[in-house]
Amino acid sequence: MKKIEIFTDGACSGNPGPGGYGTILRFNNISKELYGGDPKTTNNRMEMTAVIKGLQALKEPCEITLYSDSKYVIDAITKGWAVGWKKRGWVKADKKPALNSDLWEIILQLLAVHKVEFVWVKGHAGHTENERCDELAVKGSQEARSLGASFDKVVGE
Amino acid sequence: MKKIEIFTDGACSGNPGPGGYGTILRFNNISKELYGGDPKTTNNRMEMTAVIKGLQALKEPCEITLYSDSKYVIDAITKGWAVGWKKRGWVKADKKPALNSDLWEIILQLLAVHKVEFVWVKGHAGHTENERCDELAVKGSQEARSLGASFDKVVGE
RNA sequence: AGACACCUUCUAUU
DNA sequence: AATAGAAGGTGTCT
Repeated sequence: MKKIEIFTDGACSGNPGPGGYGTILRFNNISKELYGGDPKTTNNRMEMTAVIKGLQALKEPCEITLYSDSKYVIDAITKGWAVGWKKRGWVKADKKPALNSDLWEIILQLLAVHKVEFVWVKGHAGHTENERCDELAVKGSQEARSLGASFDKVVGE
Repeated sequence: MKKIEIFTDGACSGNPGPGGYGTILRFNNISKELYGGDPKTTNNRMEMTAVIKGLQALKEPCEITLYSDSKYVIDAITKGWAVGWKKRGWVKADKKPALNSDLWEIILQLLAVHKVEFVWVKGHAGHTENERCDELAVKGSQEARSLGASFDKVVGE
């Protein structure tokens, strides 16, 4: 399996409000940048979307190290929260609904095909790729606001 | 009888721990705000205290609509739990002791002089007065913690 | 088993 | 200052 690095970040002005995601894929020193946005979303949905878009960009099963600054995303996977929510019908331990189940379903499905190690990185702490993802996410959120519609883009090589 | 609206809320950091209550009385478009705290209490005792302080502020029998977000308080009155506990010597249906009987005694006594309709409001749902009461309760709990002693305050008009 | 409330911690987004 | 999300817990009752 090919070894890939994926870096992700989300942004959302207003929260809820117009939001964007930024994703960098790296394979053999070549990078591909993805970004996009949604005119009405939340910070956490954009963090999740950044992960989804990165994994969906792969055309075959890969071995991935994925970096995110979202404890929500990282803990939900590495601590087994998401699997537990799905098992219990998207209900949390306190019996209240676990949110964003639509996106978690997609992520869990993608994790069944790829081998992914999730790594948490502290936000705004000088991590080069995380800060580039943040720029992309902000750009996505700005375009979503001006467009008033969802969109996706690919840049770089 | 004068028609009064009373809004109440309680807070308690730690639970048990330092707690506060907040109460708003409204009569003819004039409002009075009460708050206070206790360095060692529970959330439910503060919810009850908010009710007691509001009713005790009245100098004559009134017709009151009282709003609380505590099902414990609302159900104990509207479903007759408190009357039942008192009748059975402060014993619950499961034979265990009913708690906070000291405060329930005071409330039942106040209900004998005033005509009160209890209304439950959902907490943290944009209810203006409930959120103001929450602010007052938090202030009371903070002052109780720093003072290390119980106190009561009256503000507004 | 259910309900409401009250918290403690954590991260991100503003 | 606030929102979006999660874990763990107590206070109380039916």
